[in-house]
Amino acid sequence: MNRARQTVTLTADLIILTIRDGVLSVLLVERENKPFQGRLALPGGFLRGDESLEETAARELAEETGLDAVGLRLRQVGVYSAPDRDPRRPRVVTCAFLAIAADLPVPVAGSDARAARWVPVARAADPGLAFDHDRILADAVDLARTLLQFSTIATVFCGPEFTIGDLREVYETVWGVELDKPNFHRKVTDADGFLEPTGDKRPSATGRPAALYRAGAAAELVPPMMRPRSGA
Amino acid sequence: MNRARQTVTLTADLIILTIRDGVLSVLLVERENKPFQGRLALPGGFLRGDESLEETAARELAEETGLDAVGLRLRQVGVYSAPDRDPRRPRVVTCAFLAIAADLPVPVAGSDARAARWVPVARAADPGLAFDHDRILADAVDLARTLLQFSTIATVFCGPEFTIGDLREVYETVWGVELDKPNFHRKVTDADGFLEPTGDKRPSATGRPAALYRAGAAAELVPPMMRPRSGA
DNA sequence: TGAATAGTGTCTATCAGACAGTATGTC
DNA sequence: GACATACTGTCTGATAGACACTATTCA
Repeated sequence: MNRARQTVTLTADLIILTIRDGVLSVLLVERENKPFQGRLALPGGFLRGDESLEETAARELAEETGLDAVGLRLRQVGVYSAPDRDPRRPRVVTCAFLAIAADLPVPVAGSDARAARWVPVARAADPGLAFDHDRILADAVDLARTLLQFSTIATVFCGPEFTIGDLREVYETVWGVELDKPNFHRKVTDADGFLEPTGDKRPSATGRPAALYRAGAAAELVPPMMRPRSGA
Repeated sequence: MNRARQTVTLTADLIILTIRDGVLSVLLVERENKPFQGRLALPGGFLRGDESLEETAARELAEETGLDAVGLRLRQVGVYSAPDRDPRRPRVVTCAFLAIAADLPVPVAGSDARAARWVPVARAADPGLAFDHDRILADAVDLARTLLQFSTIATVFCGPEFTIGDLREVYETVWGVELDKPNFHRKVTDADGFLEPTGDKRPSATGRPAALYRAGAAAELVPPMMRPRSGA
């Protein structure tokens, strides 16, 4: 009955974002099984008996990318529970988690042999993803954009060592704007605990070599990196 | 088996915040049934067959407070899925929703006859709430504090008409700080679409009468109302 | 009149953004 | 040297915060 309490199955879906060739990209898998067989979808998996959803997400992340989620920042995007979002019975409700990764060599063939690939976010909704994953992806990207403002998570897009130019490209790519180089430089070097100089430099093909940095200890970014107001 | 996919039951729990007598308070119910029988808990209920969790939350809100959730802003706080958070089987996973309300006459005896009451947030964790509701409440209050900065939701704590002093007290109460009256006044009257003057005034016992305002059309607060940085 | 609250004006430190100018590398 | 990129300095306009001051009511 509709008024009866319902049992459901739970999944954790992952939005794994990275920047490849200057383009914000998301890891998608091709579905092997019905429903939406053959369609692209966010990687994810079912909750197991002894897990929290966070643990499910971390396990899936490891399987898909080989990344250890320990120390990696997984964030809840939200729960998606519309009754018709998944045709299966019992109902499938999902909790979406955002993960941000440095450019990985290639989707690692995890224990799961599914065909995983990076797809530019701008093109992900083109034929349309399975289930309500278009909406979930959009929400996750929104969240990522907001996190760049108030947290130091942008460094995770970079490798262990990076230049301020690298970091600026992360902001420009995710936000889709151009930022003033000198002001950006001052802003991030002034922010407390954001960056830690390594002392080394990275030579560039042409021009002055850039100083290298590591991610600092701070998780919160104060003062925040203000995102240029689009529109009026 | 632990590795098997798990079916669970889902609940939507509500954190209904209001300000009563200048104190941030939350609506709690006394549990009638096991587990945690007799303990205070957040109101909530089970997902039904034809509902999304948002609809479950709206239904529970109406039952508990008589408030129509239409037009009221319900926001997901997060999902709580630790395997041991609820001793019942099948496992109970909950999604928490934040609701903000103007000072209500009294917990309305809804269709549900449970003993509901307002409890100051500062005292809610005193004997400790049922399940992991202490943690959920803390997360929800955090979210509310953040929302005050970037959204116009503070007006919802007030009635349909309010003075700028009323609004300032909302911020001071939720944030637990004192704000500069003249600066606050200028800030909120300058913000676009935050307040709409009614033209009326409310006489005060002593002193100049204050102009009355309605909530404006804007949902986002630009520029944001910066929260004074505590600590260094 | 004084007391109390509402609201305005003004000054200052800080910060974002624009952009000129300097430093350090390759060719 | 030219050129390209990294980085620094400086100015300007906007904003936050402090606080002096004016306005409007009641007793």
